[in-house]
Amino acid sequence: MAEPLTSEPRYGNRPTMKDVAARAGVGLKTVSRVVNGEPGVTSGTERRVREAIDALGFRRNDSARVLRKGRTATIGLVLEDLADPFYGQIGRAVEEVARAHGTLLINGSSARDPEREQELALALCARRVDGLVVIPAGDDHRYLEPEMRAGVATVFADRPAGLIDADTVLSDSFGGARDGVAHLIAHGHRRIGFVGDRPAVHTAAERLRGYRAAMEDAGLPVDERWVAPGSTDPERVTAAVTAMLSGPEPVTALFTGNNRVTVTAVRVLAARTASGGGRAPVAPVALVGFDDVELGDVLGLTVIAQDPAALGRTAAEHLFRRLAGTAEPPRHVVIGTRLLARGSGETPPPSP
Amino acid sequence: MAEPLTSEPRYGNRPTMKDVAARAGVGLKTVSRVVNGEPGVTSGTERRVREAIDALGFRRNDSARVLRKGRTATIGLVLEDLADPFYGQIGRAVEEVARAHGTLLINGSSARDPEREQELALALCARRVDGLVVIPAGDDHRYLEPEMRAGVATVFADRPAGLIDADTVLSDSFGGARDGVAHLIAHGHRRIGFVGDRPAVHTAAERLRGYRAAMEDAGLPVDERWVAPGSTDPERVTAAVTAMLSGPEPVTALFTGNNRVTVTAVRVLAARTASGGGRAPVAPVALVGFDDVELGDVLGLTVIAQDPAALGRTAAEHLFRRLAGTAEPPRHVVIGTRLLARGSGETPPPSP
DNA sequence: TAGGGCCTGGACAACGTTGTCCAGCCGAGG
DNA sequence: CCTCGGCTGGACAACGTTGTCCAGGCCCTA
Repeated sequence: MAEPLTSEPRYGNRPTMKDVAARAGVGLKTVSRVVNGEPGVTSGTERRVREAIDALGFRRNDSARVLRKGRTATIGLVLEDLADPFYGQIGRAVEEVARAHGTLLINGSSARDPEREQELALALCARRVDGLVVIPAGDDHRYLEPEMRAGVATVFADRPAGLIDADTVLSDSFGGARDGVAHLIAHGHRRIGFVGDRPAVHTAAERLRGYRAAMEDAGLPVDERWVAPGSTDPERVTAAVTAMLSGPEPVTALFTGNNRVTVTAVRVLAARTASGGGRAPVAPVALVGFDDVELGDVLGLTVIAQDPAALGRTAAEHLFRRLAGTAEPPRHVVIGTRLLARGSGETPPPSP
Repeated sequence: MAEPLTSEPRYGNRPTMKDVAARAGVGLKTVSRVVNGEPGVTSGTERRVREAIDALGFRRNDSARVLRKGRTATIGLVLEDLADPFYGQIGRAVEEVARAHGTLLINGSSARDPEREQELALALCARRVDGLVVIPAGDDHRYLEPEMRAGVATVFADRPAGLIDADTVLSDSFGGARDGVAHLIAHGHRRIGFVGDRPAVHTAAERLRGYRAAMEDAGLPVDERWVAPGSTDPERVTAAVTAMLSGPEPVTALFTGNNRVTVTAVRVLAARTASGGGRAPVAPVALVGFDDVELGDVLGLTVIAQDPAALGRTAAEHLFRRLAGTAEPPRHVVIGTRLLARGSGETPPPSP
């Protein structure tokens, strides 16, 4: 980050309590009393102070207040990408809880970059946020230990903290993925592909584990060509899906590991169906995706739906419990997922 | 908001520069020099200071720094709903620009409530944000005048400021809507319905105006039963769409005024097509929506796409230009829209 | 060796607010 | 009329940092 602070513009010379006091002809502390609604000011004096405030356009400087009081009434949220609806919903839920506690929210996107996550989290600590909700990008959060010891309440959401023991709120990635794949198996599929995020991402690894568990539970072998963890880059996903669908023994169903992968896979399948219209009809491929996506209902997309609002709300509520002074040991909450059967996951495999 | 600040926990007694100085056996200002990378400290002294910093887990208190420096290196963003992908994208774009300027972003959702917008914006001003990007919920922003005079740079995005003259960055709602409706007319439609947001919302009014302009340009009459501005509540939208599609002379095409209305309309049309399968086939209804939606390409949805990232980026860049001291009169930027023809808008009307 | 300049380090005030404490004033009771 | 108590208002320090200014020591040169 560039050096951001220059010392010149002094807030454009905003009036201070001292200015208000001078104009109203009272003492500094009297103005403070009026502004904060403290008792001990006669109504006449209060009126004069209020007039001076309005005349000068005074607004209390919360920075100074915070410095004096020791609490900022601000919490920080480090998420992955504000523009991703999934994280947007988490952010919104955190915000609502914060608002209910009279607290502001500073947030920033890590853009999946561990270094940027750290830079952001520490910048928030330097602002002395009272607490922090972190959606990890990296897998080593020891850098936060000094801050947490110093009193910054911290809750990790969506993914676990790395190398430290801390409060976490997660979705049931393993169970959700296992249920989704089992659903496909129940509808007759035996060759099922898995396209997911990088295995370094905890949730991605868990979902892959769920996939393998479901296959194993059903006694089905897993051909490693069916398993494609990697980036969520559309090109990578397109290539992976295309590869699985070609060859002598293509998969008959796909399980996609998160919303971005699902969106790309849907595009690939849609294009395939459309282009196949001219020649031999393409066998439809079943699809179950982790995460719901907008209009998934209209598209008939079967998904394992997380509850991002619950994720954010739970994390924030736990944060405020910590801020209120709870000293219980770190808590690990898991939020269940729901399978929404809407068509794409119930397509049977083509008869051989 | 509840009274948020209590004075007890004093940041959990974090070490200050004074503590570091004592431990390192140097003066306070020397620590400051090291922390800020200022010259004038021998390498030996610097090493001792750094050791003390690490040992104590010191982190500079930016609140105090800000108080001294007069600039917070923070900007505020008041938007409508963090969980709405459209605003999420704007937020993300603002964040990227802020980041490039070494600035943090505090944001909050107004939830379309003018009072909440004001409360939020003024809270941000009390935090002494250097600047403010506001996506208006209300239509009277005179409450911000004292703040702006006092030096808070302010840019309005997506909707214009109410009753004050200020920088704005808007999408071309009128032109976009006119183009969208003209597109439907060009494909043979004459009875076209408009379902939009409340007319008190500036963009909604503009889009309705665009609809009327396109109809008038084509010499087509507008039956007022085809025009349904109102809330974006799904039930309201469902009822409006259903009403337009029934009766002796139903509309053959729909223009929907924003992403939420579009999503609901798509659901209604999809349900209609599905249920009609058993009986007489339902005539397909053409649809053009304002705003793109995720997977709109797969659904074959013709839309007037805004560029939310450009909206946010432009607003933020202009904000930083103001912060750098530009004194030009308020600027009003309009960002163009693009018609994405993907199928739903090119369906011809049923032959009579 | 003496003088001058530079380099290093520290004392002090200030940013705008709030908490503590005390002074002055008023009315009531002796 | 005096005293005591309560109420109002203000002076002062402190929060943690940075900017200003100055003192002392060192090295270099004459």
